[in-house]
Amino acid sequence: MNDILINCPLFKDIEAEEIQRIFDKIFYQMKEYEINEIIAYQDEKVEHLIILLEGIARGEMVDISGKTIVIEEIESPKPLAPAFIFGINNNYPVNIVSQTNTKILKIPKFEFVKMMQRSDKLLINFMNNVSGRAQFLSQKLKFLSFHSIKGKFAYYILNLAKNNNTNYITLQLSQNKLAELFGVTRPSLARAIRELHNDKIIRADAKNIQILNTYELYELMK
Amino acid sequence: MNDILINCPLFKDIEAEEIQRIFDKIFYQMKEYEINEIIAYQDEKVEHLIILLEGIARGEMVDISGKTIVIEEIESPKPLAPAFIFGINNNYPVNIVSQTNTKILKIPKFEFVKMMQRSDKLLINFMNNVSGRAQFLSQKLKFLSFHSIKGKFAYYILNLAKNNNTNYITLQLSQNKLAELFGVTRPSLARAIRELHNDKIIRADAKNIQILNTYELYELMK
DNA sequence: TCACACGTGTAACATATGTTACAAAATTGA
DNA sequence: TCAATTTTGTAACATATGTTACACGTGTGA
Repeated sequence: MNDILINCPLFKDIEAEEIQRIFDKIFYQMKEYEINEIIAYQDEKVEHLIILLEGIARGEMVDISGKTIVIEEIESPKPLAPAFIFGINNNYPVNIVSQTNTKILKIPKFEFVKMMQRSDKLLINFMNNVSGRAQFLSQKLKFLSFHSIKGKFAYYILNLAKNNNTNYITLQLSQNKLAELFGVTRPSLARAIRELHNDKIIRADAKNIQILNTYELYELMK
Repeated sequence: MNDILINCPLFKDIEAEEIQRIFDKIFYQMKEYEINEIIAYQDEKVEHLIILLEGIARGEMVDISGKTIVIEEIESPKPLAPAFIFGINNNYPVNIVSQTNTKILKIPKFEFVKMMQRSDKLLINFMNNVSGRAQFLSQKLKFLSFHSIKGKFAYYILNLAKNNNTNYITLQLSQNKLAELFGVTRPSLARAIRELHNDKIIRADAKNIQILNTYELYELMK
């Protein structure tokens, strides 16, 4: 088990013996699931930290008619819904279903608290995980609040320019990733960039962008 | 100071003597600010937990042109940007500026980790805070990320129906308010409702809505 | 070396939403 | 009760974005 946990983000930079110590006298369970079994139910209270040790699971929403919508895939080794263990509304946001044969580790919440108090690395790893999630969502929300693709792109490159203190930017993400971050399609993003280029607001050549008209970019963000 | 902290969400349900114990041999600073002083700088790395003890602060974004946009107000006693202490991108997301005379408590990150390891209540309170933030954002994002007006409206009335356990709903908000909530224009919302009515997915008469086809409403939410 | 995946550029067309405008119905206040 | 105001219904048109498809270059692994 420890060999697997070492690769889990919650136990990052924690050695095997240290993991051993953290788990000492902690009550936990191991469970195995066949394919397509439900590991956790949507809206059920989260009472445990569940770590997916082996296999792949998926989160899916269920509607009244019984139809399901797959939300995301979760690969091992990873904790399931870590941002929903604590907080006001600590219920599973989705059904979690095994997509292959899977093996999980189930630790009661209060035991997990104990574990975090034993290991500052575990504590910090968990914090990083949940905080990272909040930060990711926060950023994504900001992007969604700009109405137009050009507005989102303007915001994005203006931030890069500001951070690097230059008008010459090299995009680090692919158009695909960027489009995903913005919540738009890739061709639409490409078109927006092209139009900004044609309007001489930026000069765009593949991933290299030069900002020509900062004022117009700000206007687009409104 | 303890009298103030008792009302801070991070120290909820922790008694004064317990707070005393948690702070024992912890290094921290108190600082005071006049009105309109910057307490923390946007994009600066978060190295401390800062708790606003007295006064009111505001978060504001600054763009290159020097224009500022107020994002939120923060009242005492509350931690500043708790979701940005840990995580990948732990920089202040905004400038934090005193809006009145303020007094703050500044605890280095590593000391705060120590404190959480001393007190499971503090640990859980902090977790609840950050997780609650993630959950709130997640909820908000779900709402904003419905691509279509029909999707947002479907989500809205399905929630109402679920809460009241009926298929007959009376909208409490005017179309104007609702359109504003969705971030769309009023005629567009009216059109969406009309089309749902024409497609016999709902029966809409002014503010009175009857859900006819739950399945289709769920489809619209994709 | 070659097939293949991947990222990018672009085009034609479909669709959703915004914009503007006006009329009818409902509500409000005197 | 009646005028004024708000709310709702609707239409024509403009625009932004999505959808689908294909071409081109680049790197990569067999």
